[in-house]
Amino acid sequence: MSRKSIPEPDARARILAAAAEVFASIGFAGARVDEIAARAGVNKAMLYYHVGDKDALYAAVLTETVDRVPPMLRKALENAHTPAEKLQCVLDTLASLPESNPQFVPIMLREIASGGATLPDAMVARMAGVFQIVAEVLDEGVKKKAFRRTDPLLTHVSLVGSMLFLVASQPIRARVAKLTGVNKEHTLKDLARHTGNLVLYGLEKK
Amino acid sequence: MSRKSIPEPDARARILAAAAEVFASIGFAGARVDEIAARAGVNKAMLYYHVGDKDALYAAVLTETVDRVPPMLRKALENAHTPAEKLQCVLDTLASLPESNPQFVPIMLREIASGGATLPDAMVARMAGVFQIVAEVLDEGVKKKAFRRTDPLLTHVSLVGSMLFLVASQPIRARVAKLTGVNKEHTLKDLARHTGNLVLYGLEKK
DNA sequence: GTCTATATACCGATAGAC
DNA sequence: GTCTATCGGTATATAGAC
Repeated sequence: MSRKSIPEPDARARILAAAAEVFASIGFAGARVDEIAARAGVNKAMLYYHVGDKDALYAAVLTETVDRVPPMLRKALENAHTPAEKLQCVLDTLASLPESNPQFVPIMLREIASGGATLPDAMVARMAGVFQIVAEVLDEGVKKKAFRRTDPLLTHVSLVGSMLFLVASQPIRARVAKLTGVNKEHTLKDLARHTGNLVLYGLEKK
Repeated sequence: MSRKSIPEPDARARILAAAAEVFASIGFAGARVDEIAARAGVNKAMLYYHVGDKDALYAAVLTETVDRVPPMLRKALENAHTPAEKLQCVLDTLASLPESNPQFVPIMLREIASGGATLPDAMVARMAGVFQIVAEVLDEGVKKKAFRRTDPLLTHVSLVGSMLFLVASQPIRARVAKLTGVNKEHTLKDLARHTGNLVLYGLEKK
């Protein structure tokens, strides 16, 4: 009951998808509206007609990108039971983001890099929603005496930062590995498992 | 014996400093050469005369930024002895970067976000230099039976990613904290100590 | 709803006088 | 070495025909 006629596999959705790609690969300032329209297969004027100006376009992409995460986390956590499993589950879900939502990682990294200077409060609240889920996992672990008590916000940022960095650094890591001779391939699951082992058990040898 | 006359507290240095600021705050694409020149207090034409075009300017900033890190790490590590101390020392040094080199963190985050697409091999080699130092610390820890053996490159990226994320997310973290009621201030040292505890001893309660 | 054509502004880079 | 003036290209955004 929304769009009256004209099938068109939703022009707006195609525009947002194309915009996410371009914003992810070159950032807001570098993105050109012309290219986004071209990639979406729509006329530039139609882009402005459907979504609005470049700022509105970016805001829409950001909202859609962030909002997709909490449901994924909730869904994945249904199948995890012990605190350690739940923690690993959070990491696995973060590691899987590039598959379902390839733009999430670069967009978030850039947003963090800019200190969220242009981030409206509503968007910060959406990010806080992700934190709440992780905080619940950590808190439950502490209550069940499985985890030490740590600052939940700092630990959350450590986990997310570690995962996003591992995922995004893949191309550079491959080049560093080639230079230092220590070449090794890693799947996204490997990255999540590495982080899980590191953060759960620590480097210290017992 | 380089510049013959004209005192000028080195125009080139002032230009690079201003460029680092601007690139850090809005990224390469968003940076305007006019603003960099204005901030450096030099005429735009002089900027081109001294440094070259925008690409050369960015390359110079990147080189200077990355090259400053390994000597800092080496120097700091002189006063650390046990593997655990050395690890903490690396984290403390990373955490101190915003004080000595405020542009390092945002510039690196943006570079990682773009997958180092435009990064020349020489720059990747410089980054690998930082990795080498951390790898030595980890390897020595394993040899002295203080650390478990982990993939050194992944662990290095986890450490750096965690620290850079914690540092860069400070403004957003403050807003999230305000929203969720759990407000707490953290110094840069706190962030390094948090990461050290997390990565050395793990979340698991013993 | 769709598209062409264009207004308007900005930005990187240089020519050329001093 | 320094600065003004400006060129040429490109970007966002919209007007207006269909």
